[in-house]
This record gives sequence, C-alpha cells and structure tokens, in this order.
Amino acid sequence: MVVLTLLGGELHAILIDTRADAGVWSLPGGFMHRGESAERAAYRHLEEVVGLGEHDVVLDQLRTYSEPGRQPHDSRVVSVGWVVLGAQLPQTAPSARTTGAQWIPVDVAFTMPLAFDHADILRDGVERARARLEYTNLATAFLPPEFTMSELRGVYEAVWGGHLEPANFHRKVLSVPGFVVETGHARHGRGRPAKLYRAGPTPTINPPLTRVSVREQASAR
Amino acid sequence: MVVLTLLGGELHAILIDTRADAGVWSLPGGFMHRGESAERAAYRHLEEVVGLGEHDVVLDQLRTYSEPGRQPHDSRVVSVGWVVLGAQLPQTAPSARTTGAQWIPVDVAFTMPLAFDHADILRDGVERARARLEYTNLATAFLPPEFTMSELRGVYEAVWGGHLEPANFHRKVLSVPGFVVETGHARHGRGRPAKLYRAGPTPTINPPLTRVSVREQASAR
DNA sequence: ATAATAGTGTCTTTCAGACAGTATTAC
DNA sequence: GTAATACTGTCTGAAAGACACTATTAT
Repeated sequence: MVVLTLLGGELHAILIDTRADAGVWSLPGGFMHRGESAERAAYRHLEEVVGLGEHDVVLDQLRTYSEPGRQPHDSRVVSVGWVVLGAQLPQTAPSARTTGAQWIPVDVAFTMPLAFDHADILRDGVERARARLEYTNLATAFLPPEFTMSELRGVYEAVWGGHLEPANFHRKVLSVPGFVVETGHARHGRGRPAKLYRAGPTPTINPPLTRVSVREQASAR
Repeated sequence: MVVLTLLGGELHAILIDTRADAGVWSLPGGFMHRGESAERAAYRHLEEVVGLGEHDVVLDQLRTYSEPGRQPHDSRVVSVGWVVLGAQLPQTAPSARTTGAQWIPVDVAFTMPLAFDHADILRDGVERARARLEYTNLATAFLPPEFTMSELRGVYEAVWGGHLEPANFHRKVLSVPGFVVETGHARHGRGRPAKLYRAGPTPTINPPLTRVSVREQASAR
C-alpha cells in the first residue's frame, strides 16, 4: 500500500523500517486471508500495522505485481498494490502502534533504499494520485470534511508540486457542478473569512483540471 | 481477459461458450503457473485458447478481482483482469483453434448472460479502452502497422460510438508531435489517395482528445 | 466531366492563464 | 486606519467545434 497524506503542506508516504535488513525500508502491507477480498485485507493491515480505521481513508486499487523473482527469498509473491489517501491524522500516526512506521516526504522517500520492487510501487502510487486529482474529486480525501478553497488548492499544489493561480482555481472548481458544496459556514483567520465547502456528489471533473507538469511537457514542442 | 478488436467498423469482444452451463458465456482466461507472471500467463492463454500470438496484441492490466464468492463453486478465486487489443486478424479467428470462442459485438455482449462477475469485468475493460483512447496512442493497436487518417478516426468512432468531425480530428492528430508519423506511402481507393501513417514514438496525447459522450455529459449542466 | 474521398482555411465559442482590482475581516 | 487574506472582473491567447472550401484521384 502506498499510504499518502499531507503534513505541513507536503505530500508524505508511510515507510516501514524493516529491522531484519538494516537501512532498507518497505511499504506497509501483508498477506490476504482465505475468504477475504484484497480490499478487506488492505483495510485490515491499515488497522493492524498503521492504526488507521476504515473511515479515515479512501482506497484506490493500483495494479497487481506478479513478476517471478520480485521477492528473491520466495518463489513468487503476487501483490495487489493500493493507493491509500487520508486527511492528516496526528492521533493515528503510525508510530503510535508500530515500531518502525514513519511518515516520510515523498521526495525523500524516492531517494531511500526500498525493499524488493517497492520503489516501483511507490512511484506508480504517487503518479496515480497525481493523475486522479486531474479528473476526480479525490483531492477532498486529503482534507477534513469541511475545508476552504485555499486548503483544496493547497492539496493540488502539494501533490502536483508547483503554483496554481488562486483566482483561476477558484473559478474552475466552482464551475464544475457538484464538485464542492458550500456549507454556509466560514473559517475566521487573519483576513477576510473563508467560506467552507464539503465534497459534492460529482466524482468526476470534466473538463479536467490541467496539471502544471503536464502543461509544460505539452508546450515543450 | 477482455479481448477487443474491430470487425466491420464495430467493436467486438471474444466470448466463450461454456458447454458445462448451456447459454452462459465467459471471458477467456485461465490459471497462472508457478514461476510465471500474470502477464506471461495472459499471453499463454491468448495463444492456447484464442490462437493469438504475442506480437498480434497489446496488453493493459485492468484490475484484480478478489471478492469471496465471485465464483460460487470455489472458495475464492483471485483473477487479474486484462484488456487485450489487436488489429482484426481473420486468420487467428478464435474459431480456428477452440470450439466455443466467438467475436461478439460489445453492444450484444452486454445483453448476454455471462458467468460469475464477467459482466463487470467486460464493462470495466470496455470503459478502460474508451478512456485510454483519450490520452494515449492505443488506438493504433486496433490497426495494422500502416493506416490512413480515416481508419484511425474510424477506431475512435467505433470505440466511443458517435461521429467525429474529419477536419478537426485530422488537425488534432497531426498537432500532437509524435502521435503518428507519415510513411510516405499512400492508399489508393475511389477518390483522392490517402496518406499512410504509422504509430509514432509518443505514447501519451496531451491535451487529450475529447470524447463525445463525456462532452455531452459536461454540457448537460 | 462527375463522383468520391482526402485534406485545408477560417470563423466562432469556450476556457485556461495572467493579473489588476474589490471585499471583509483582525489588529 | 493598515495588513492580510478571500474573492471577482476582465483581457488575452490557445484550442475545439462547425462548416465551407480546395485537392487529387477513379470512372
């Protein structure tokens, strides 16, 4: 599982320090039981290993890794990869219930030595999350039930990396019917109070939000 | 496996008549061997069951189905779903090497009684193919190595269902660098000869081609 | 010449991006 | 008042959609 959240405006993933092999980190996960779906097994390991409850997170199936030799010690292990998104939940921090699990900034995680093909899985998971933000309302999974427009924009900026124009973002989000819904509440801070929104009924965004990195790639003709 | 091709300008899928259960059809597939990846197993069953070689098709992993009870007779079968795309190849028609395999128009296939959760898998596979055409060059997998612009447009029209404006399609495809490459050859028919193209080096299309059905959904605000 | 198919020009509309400007609060 | 943050108006440019037009062949 590639478990992602925002901490301090930066995208973090959970890595586990495998004591058996010093200095090598792995993604959280575990075996399936008989009579249990892969999804249920993912929820179970999230609870057991990471201390996250079913209602704290959103799961998205990534893909299945089955190359022989991907885990040298076993003849062949087939793993179903998942992307797990949650709002930042300090009280369920991995250190509370396990020994070696930690939130690591993804930029740092990419440079660390990971077990087996976990670096591939991490890369696939982060890329999936980035892509999903373009055309789904999945960004709201990174936030508490009520959030401001700035906070939602902050999710996009953190996950995609880069700056989004507040005015255009605001207009785009509100132009998609059912993306977000006004709650009528407001959050008071230093300046003008911000309206609070919650996730709306529409799961897909069309036309999609355009990603900074993708835009640059497109214009580099 | 959801095996898709174009026949007579219409999208077809392979279904297999399961003799054990009269009138119930299933998707082609089979078990994995030890020491074999899911991808290799897919290629093997394509050869054994359907008579399609590795170079005739393009594989795209769909997702993994693992709900307990999805196959009532077994305690729990975990299946890795694949979308398989190929150019129409009469000489490798499924009937050549198997008894009950047939190309069925997908519209018809959706109305037929399918075994287990194969209707879900078929739906997921067709939807995946439709989505992939938007932002990848996968449409070329439905065509022989050299093809005309009309033929490429025909793939989009068949898979998406609906009409695309020839002029705009032509301009859009050529505006994406590396989507297609001119071969210098031409195909002569009834009117002006058509230039032949082959798939270019760019796997992704950005900005994507916009799908008719998605557009209508968006404009129905 | 005519029909048929391939391909181009161009106008309109839509929408993203830039950025100046206005609104509402805490202090 | 000032500073800070939230939000709006408006201009520009890029690209999609519509559709009239030109090009090149077989007959």
